[in-house]
Amino acid sequence: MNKTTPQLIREALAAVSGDVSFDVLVPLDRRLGDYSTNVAFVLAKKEGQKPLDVANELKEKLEAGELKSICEIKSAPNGYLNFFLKPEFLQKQLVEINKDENYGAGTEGAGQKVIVEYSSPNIAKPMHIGHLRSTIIGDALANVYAKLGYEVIRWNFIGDWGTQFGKLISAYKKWGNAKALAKNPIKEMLRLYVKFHDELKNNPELEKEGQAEFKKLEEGDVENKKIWDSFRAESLVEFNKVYQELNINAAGIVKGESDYESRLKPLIAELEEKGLAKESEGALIIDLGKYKLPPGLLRKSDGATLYLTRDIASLEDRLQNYNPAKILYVVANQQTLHFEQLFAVAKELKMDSAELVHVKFGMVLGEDGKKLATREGKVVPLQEVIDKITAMAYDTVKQKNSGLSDDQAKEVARTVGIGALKYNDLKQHPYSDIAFDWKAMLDLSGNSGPYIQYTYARLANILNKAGEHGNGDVGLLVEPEARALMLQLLDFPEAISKCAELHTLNGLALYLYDLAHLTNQFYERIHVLEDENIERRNARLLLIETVAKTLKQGLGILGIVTLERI
RNA sequence: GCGCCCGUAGCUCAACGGAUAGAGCAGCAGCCUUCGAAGCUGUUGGUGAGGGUUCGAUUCCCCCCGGGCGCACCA
Repeated sequence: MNKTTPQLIREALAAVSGDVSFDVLVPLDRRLGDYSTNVAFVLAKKEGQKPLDVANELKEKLEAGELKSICEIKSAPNGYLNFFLKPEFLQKQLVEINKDENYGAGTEGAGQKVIVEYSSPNIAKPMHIGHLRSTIIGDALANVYAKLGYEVIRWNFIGDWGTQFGKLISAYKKWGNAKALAKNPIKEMLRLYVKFHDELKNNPELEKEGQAEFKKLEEGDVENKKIWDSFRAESLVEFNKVYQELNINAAGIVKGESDYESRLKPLIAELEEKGLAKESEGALIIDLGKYKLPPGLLRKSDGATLYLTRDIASLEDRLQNYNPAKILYVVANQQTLHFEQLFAVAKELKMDSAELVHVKFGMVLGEDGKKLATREGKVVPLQEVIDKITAMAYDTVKQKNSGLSDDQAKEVARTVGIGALKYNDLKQHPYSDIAFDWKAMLDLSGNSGPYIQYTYARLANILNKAGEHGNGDVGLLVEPEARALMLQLLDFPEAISKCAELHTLNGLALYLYDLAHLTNQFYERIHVLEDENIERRNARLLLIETVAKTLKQGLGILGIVTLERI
């Protein structure tokens, strides 16, 4: 597929309307036309003419061109131009789409690199629910960019450095148990983390001890380094387990903040030399007043470095060694200021070869609308979330589909549960906080991941029963339900590129839901297998096959797996 | 106090500055002798308040109210 249908229409419009610097071309409104535009209205206003006159004028010009063979054009009194695609065109497109094994792929990213930073867990604590959104959104976003032809570098920036590790080391020295650590590292680390914060309430001195231990670690203390090494190694093993369960693409660059440790001193020296960094209240800061931001902290008064410093070093590494056109930081809302500061510093340092974007998202809330993320002494480990959703899905699967063996049911439950979890997140606009409504997520009906997976399974079932089939006679695809499906298929590429443009996934999620819904409407009324007209039956199979492939592709981009039987 | 984000149906969420603000859930009323009822159909119901810009505002600007997050040694 070279050009999408909306593109064809846009270009034809641009050719006849002259100035199309306004971006009002071809919004969709299926109630009134397959595609429609208000270009005539805008032009009329500019030139002081009547919208309908301009619309008719445009219509005539368009009808002289190639668009005429694709669609009927109608003008509305208010100046809207509506386009109705011809059945033959839709049918031809269907055949094309079916042949295209990589339908929806774009070329806009060709030759460009993009770094997508996501997940970025912290080894001092188990991966918790707060990392879930970054992981899910980032993974899907990376998929989107890959689909558009970008060379995608997935970047997991492990939080493995900072005062908190001093605290953990301090806790380990006081209350640690080497055996427990060897046996269940995450559990032991969590115990120490919680214990430390409990004790901290009664003994504020611990704060300083933790800072001191980190300082020692930073200065290369052998014992501390050894403890830290084992914490880090064990954590990474655990993270990978979670990625595997969540079906997250974890291949890519895994670097910790600690990897930039050696770079920090020279970096700070350079900043001081350039006169950008200065002492203030014993700490080293960079003034960002001209960006209307509070100063960024580069070094604490005790000499230890900070997150911002390490992120600057990492940015430098990314720009110099990977040369990306774009870097996306998929990190929670709370860190907005941090990234504003980081991006400002990048400007100051002329580190501007890549477009830097903070892809932010809201918190995960519980059913009560309250924060569900890490709290003092109380964390919701991600593993617990996965286990719970999987268990719930298992009950449902057993109840809905008794034909599955226990092993099959477990596998289905895992796929459906994770799918529900991911879809629940991705269907929403990332900025808002999302509510973790367990029941709604697994209701398996309505706008949910399982709904789409179920739709796919239904189609797969038909296709499996039908076996081999040719294209049939696509001219026989004349029902409104078939037409609606063919039309929806045309919009898949745009749904994907929109995601990249906006750095959100909810558009694609909604697109897939719509496609699934249209599919179910088709399924409800048109019975494919029993059709005695073989040409028509085969054409319908072609349609179903194309829809199934598109559903699978789309869900795949969202990181959701499809199954032939669920 | 300052900065950023968010207020849309009973609930959870959509909506490039455009036509009659859309879905799902819940509620109500229907559809299984036909490819999987985890489905389909119908129905009730809404832009926090007030100004402004515009032919047109959920969207942009101002102000107020309500909620969240952040604001120097955490990440």
